[in-house]
Amino acid sequence: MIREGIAELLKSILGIEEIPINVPPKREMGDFSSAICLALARERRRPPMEIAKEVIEKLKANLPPPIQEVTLTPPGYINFKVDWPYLARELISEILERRESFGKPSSKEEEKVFIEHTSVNPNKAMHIGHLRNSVLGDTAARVFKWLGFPTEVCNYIDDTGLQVVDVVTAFLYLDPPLFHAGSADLRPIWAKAPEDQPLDYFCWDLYARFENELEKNPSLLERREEVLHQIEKGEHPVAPFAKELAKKIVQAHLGTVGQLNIHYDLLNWESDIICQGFWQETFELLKERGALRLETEGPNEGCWVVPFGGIIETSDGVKSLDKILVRSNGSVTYTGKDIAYQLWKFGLLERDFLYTSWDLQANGSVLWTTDREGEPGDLLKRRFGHAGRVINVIDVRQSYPQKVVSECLRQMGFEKEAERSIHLAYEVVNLSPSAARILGAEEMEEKKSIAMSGRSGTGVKAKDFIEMVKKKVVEKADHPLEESVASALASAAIRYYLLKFTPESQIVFDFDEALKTTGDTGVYLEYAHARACSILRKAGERNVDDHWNRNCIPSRLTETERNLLNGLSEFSSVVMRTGKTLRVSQLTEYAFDLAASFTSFYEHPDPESDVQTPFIHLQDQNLRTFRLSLVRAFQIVMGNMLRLMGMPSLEKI
RNA sequence: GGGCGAUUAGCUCAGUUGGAUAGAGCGUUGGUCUCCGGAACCAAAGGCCGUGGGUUCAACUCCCGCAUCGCCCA
Repeated sequence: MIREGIAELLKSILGIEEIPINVPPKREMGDFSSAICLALARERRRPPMEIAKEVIEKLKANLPPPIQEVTLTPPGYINFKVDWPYLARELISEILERRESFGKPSSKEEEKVFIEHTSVNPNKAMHIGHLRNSVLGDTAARVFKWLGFPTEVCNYIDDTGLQVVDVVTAFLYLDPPLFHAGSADLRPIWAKAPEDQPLDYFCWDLYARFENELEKNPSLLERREEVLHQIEKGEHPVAPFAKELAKKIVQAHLGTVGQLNIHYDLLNWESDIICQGFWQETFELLKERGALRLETEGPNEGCWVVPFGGIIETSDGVKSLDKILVRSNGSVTYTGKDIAYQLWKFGLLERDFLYTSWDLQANGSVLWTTDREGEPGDLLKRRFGHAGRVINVIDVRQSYPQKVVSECLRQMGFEKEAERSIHLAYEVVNLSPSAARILGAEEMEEKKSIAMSGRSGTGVKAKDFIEMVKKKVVEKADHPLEESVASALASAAIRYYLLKFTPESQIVFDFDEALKTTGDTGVYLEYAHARACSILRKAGERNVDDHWNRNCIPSRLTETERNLLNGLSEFSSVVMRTGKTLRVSQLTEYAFDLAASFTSFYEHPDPESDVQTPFIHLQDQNLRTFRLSLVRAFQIVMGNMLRLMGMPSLEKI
């Protein structure tokens, strides 16, 4: 807000695009500064001091309100002093007036943003790595909505993948009673899942056991092959069983992420992509646009490929860098299907899914799902896809395939769409050696981190983690907590923990670290917010007059007041920056700073003085009103911040 | 072998895209509380920003080499 104002000012004077604004090392120098004249010296072939002097003259001629003074320090820094009382008056007025929409751009964006996240194989319980994906995607979606973009969030369900096939095979053939071909009654099969255990948990173990068994028992491999074909061909009763199982697991996943306040607009089923013939249309389109080539010789003979690097000679022989979309046996690769799906997201396919409603979610919105027996979108007055920008939240191991997808779009002539295909890549969550030990993983030799593995069943299940954090929060409280409060705190703590890392940072999960409730955590934010609410509540109870008026501002503000105001003023630009960079850690960083500024203001409103008077006890009515208004302003902005990060905002803990 | 990413305080991590004296949290040491919520606050100690070059008035930030770790593609 202030920074942008200064930057704009300098832009108009100097006629440059980007102007970075900094904070001087000493307060006496000013509140903000710019080194732009130093950067300009070479280009304009003039000493920086000279340029700066000129700029300052122009600035002084017409100094805009929040700026009180501009000064110059060698070798060419321009320093700005803020008129804090003025800023306080304007900023607090605006916050109190706009409340929930303070800092939100008033203009609406046209471009539809389509975000895919979560996309967990529907064959077992989610673990903390999946949670990172969901929290990242959900937060990004919240940021785009806030910025005024029409936003659609989908969760892709790979119900025909090998992982589902494995669990289905395990259900049918791992333990007695075994499934008999020709039998239509699957009740004995379903009965293998115990009543007293969640199905996704049961499948977690079942899957691990199956993978283990598969290595020793080749007959299971044949069984799996059978099941795979039955599912692909939609044969009764195995195919419907697989679908039913996947649906139940998806429901469990939705319950899990629901605990962290995560919701979607649409579930996209892989089986529906196949059934609607997206690939056939894509295949034709690729050929038509000349992006695809049928190889008649070389290592890829008989395959349809997208030409990338051509043929290379390596020490292992002749290799091809081209990407195969259709193998010589006619089967389509994952990348092929991904391209079709990406084209659909942009509305570049003629074909569409059929849809039906899945459920009403806790946030009040309807969750839709693709469904081969559903209805076309226009009948439902819904238009899914047709995005202007597509963000795929997928871990970093998929970077190459994701790049191939956007490159293929480019080669098909969809330049703009290729440009607007964004892979939001994040590093995986691994386990610290001590965490792995707690989970009973076999002793790993001297590794810094251990990958979670569905195959071996080592990993921290999301729901377990949520429960652990809840328990920890209750334990650490100095008074009994209501269930809903404990859940809210746990949710905030977990989201914060997963958001505060930069995406390229690998999270090495450690129980001690992840279960922290002090310092740089989501709990700290909730506590600061609740404290602000509590102060305001108490002021109300004791009939303290804190009615805002523009004349209550003191002529000089204390350091902690200024810091808090400065923090409040940065809110909107932080969100905007996050929308541009997709680095959600900027949100947590800002939120923590803001909460710390508030706490510091609360503890030491008069840092120069030996005594600190509680706001509601202040005799000076203007000062009391000012400080309580500042508390309210903080409470509003922090509330907005929490909502943006998908955290509940508690009024009382 | 090729590509991508990482390397910052004892530990876990930020660092607003090149600016003045590199910041948090945890841990350690010492301090603060009769009062609005102590899961708090204040202070101290703790750094060759992996390493070697280069570009620049100015490099944690940009370029090149190397080392280590992780991941993709073969």
